[in-house]
Amino acid sequence: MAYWLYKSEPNVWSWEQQKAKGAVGEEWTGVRNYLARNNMRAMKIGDKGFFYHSNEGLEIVGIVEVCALSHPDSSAKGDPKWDCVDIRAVTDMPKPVTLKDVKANPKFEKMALVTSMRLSVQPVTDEEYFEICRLGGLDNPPKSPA
DNA sequence: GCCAACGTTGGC
DNA sequence: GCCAACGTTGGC
Repeated sequence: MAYWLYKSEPNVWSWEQQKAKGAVGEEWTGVRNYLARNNMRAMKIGDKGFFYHSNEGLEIVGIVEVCALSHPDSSAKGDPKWDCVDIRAVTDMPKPVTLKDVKANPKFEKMALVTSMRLSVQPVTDEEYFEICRLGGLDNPPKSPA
């Protein structure tokens, strides 16, 4: 099982826009960082992840899942270095979990959101995933495939 | 708008 | 292959 976290600036691509794409989902284009790309290459269909608003909001606002495996990033103009997955919205976070909440909780001190602040696609551990879902008011969090 | 963190680039 | 310069990200 693997869980992830995707950062997006809401004035560029917001959770509302992501939800509007429905089950079709959308390519997570524009990642130009090797670590983040490698994370996407490691993803499997159905892997769940958090959708985080950076710059404005600074909170985890929903849960998405991978609906297409890593493929060439269509925004990379044929540059084979850059790949991305497609993701679709699964559910809102009933109570968005803020960066402040995460930083204030010792359970999350090792979380990439705290330690690797600038990484735009991050791994999330099972423990972190379920704890954040709990704080966010999600009683039955969707799980990644085993 | 500022600035710290950090990844990338390029000269040597 | 090292490392300084530079650009970008993102919290504040």
